[in-house]
Amino acid sequence: MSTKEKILETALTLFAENGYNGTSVEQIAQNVGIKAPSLYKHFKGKEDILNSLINQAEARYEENFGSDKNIGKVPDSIDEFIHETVEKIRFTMSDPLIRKMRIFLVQEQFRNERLAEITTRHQIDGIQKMYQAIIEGMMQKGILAKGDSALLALEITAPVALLISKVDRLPNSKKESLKIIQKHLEHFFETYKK
Amino acid sequence: MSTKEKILETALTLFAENGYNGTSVEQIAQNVGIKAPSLYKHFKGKEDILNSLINQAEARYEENFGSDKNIGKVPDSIDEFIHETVEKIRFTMSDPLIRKMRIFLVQEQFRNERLAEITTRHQIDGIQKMYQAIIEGMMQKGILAKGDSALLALEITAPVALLISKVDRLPNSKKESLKIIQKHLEHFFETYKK
DNA sequence: AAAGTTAGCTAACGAGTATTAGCCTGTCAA
DNA sequence: TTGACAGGCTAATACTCGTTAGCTAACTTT
Repeated sequence: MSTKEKILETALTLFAENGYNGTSVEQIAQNVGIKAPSLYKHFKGKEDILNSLINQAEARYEENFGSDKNIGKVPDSIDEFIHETVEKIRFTMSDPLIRKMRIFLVQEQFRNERLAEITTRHQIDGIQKMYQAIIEGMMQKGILAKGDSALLALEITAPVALLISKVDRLPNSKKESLKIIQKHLEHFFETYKK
Repeated sequence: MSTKEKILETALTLFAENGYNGTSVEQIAQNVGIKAPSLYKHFKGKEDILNSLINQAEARYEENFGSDKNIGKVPDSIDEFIHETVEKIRFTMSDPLIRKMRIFLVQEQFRNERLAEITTRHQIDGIQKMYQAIIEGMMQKGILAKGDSALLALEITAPVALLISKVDRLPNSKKESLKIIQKHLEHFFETYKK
């Protein structure tokens, strides 16, 4: 890993732990294993690091939700869909990089317009619209009863979002939260399946 | 309003806007209309202000959810319950003090154990258990079909929490979000009523 | 009236901040 | 071999931060 990448990774870790304003350039440098002034060979300054991190977040968002790449994959079996979804959530909860990025976003969203916009776009336009499309697909296939797909997308995703943020705060609750998510998904499809 | 109260209110406003580490003692003093050193006649230091604010948050939590004071009030009419709930949420969204407290909490929850604990206790043990009790009461009264009340409480509260946090980020979306919440509640009771 | 307390002020300090200037060394292309 | 450059370093700067000391004026208590 290059020094530049190491700086970004270290900065993300520290920003997630102590916030942007709670992290000093010296702290980042120390954790990377260089002196603070050396950092300026790779970035213009502290804010430049922040912006690079935001660009990363944006790129990751684009990667996951850009060009509707997840739309169109309508599952055939409900059980399989639940299983796959729980596994995706487990990964999202556990992956340290994704977790740090999430915590970083939650903290800085009110002080940075771009981050506020990314957060909303990710949650609303990204995840929710994705599930809405899947639900619509399942309705057309006759797996789910017809209904307000946008509302159903909100109702299926919101409890998951709430529990993920709980696990971010209390990592111990991961196992229990995943069980609840599984139950929630089963209950959702039990209620609305045709 | 006493200077001490004015300091706390100003500090909350600034902490919500710029975070604890992004707010200077001088900034607080300036907004109160005094010089920074005068602030030390009312508080031991910056951290003391933070702790007073946390105590306030805790007291407010206790006020709302302590001693199960909301438990036991089981509504008779679903329509009335929905209407009252939407009004409560509208108030929660709009009240500037509550809003600031919420934003402050969201930002600092990862850097302060007490705040992490308050956040979890408020969301899970407070709001969710409260709705769980109401749902159980409605089940016993025969208004709602029997079911997993904890799961239903999660499913009724999570979309509301998601939309409140969206409105905190984008105040313009308040009206639309309240409409969605109304629809969500109606849909919920339509689905589970006996 | 005298004494004490409260709550403001100015001046100042020491620590920590982001950043810059300038030097040195190893790598690689010309 | 030479020269450019990348990427580390030390030293230093200018600034902001939280906090303390000590003065003063206005109430409050005795």
